[in-house]
Amino acid sequence: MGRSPCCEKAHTNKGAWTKEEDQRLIAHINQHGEGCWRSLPKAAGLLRCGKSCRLRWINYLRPDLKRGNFTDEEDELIIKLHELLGNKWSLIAGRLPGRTDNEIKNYWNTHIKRKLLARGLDPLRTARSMPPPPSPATTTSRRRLQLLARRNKRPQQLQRRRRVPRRHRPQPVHKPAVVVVPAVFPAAAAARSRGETRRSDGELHLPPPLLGDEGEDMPVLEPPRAARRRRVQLRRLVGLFLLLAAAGDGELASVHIRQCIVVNSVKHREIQRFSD
DNA sequence: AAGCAGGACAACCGCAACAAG
DNA sequence: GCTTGTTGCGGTTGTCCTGCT
Repeated sequence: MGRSPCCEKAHTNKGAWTKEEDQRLIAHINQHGEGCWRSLPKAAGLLRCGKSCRLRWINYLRPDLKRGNFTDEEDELIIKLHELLGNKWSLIAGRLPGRTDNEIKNYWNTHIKRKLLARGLDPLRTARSMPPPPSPATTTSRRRLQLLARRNKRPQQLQRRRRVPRRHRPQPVHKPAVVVVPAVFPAAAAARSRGETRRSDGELHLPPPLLGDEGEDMPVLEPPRAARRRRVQLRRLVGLFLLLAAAGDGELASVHIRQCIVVNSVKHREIQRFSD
């Protein structure tokens, strides 16, 4: 069995978001918190699919996003993490507060690749090898070839290629909407969902212990989805820590383990075991 | 000034992973 | 353990912008 389409494509807008759509999305999330993306467009009065809303929020509208150019430190960290993790953009983004995976991915493809090539490094393997610079014939990027090919096409062929869904399934039976506990401070909630908080002075603060797991104190009732996100986050954090540790990167691993531990203090023993 | 090439980045897509029932 | 719905990820594409000829 496959999955149902995420939205009724015939009744959804595509392309760039308008200011009004942004405002509607922001207002809705400020009021109801993140989550339940599938039902969000209808609830917020948006003619967008849930995925589109999620992407717009995560990559552009989230209040805690860091805007502006990447610093040299961020550059180096991205290169280092990419060497360890490959194209695991979400994991890399997890180490760069305020940056999104999409942003980092774009940045990698547009800036860092070139930077590494200029240094005589292979962007695919970063600093591990230094092959000779590519010949003029091979410097033509695939992207450039694509663009050239596209420019040779007729206008109607320039329309975005519609990928036909592999499976068509009947619409799912409507289920009652999941009750989402509104986030009182959406920005902080979003940051906490990624396991981090940030003070106005910009200093990164480690988040409170994971709520809702294994009998921890529960000052606030956490919605199931948030709890789930935290569990996913924890798995990723542990996974990244293991990679860093395996790569022998003590500095990054030590920073990382602190975050692992505070994201979910219950797992302290488990993580400690890895570090031993 | 006009047209073109390429850079930059927002947005889309399919799919895998995951959780809930 | 299986089915089904949701979420998030990574690759790809579209479009705007800028600089060059």
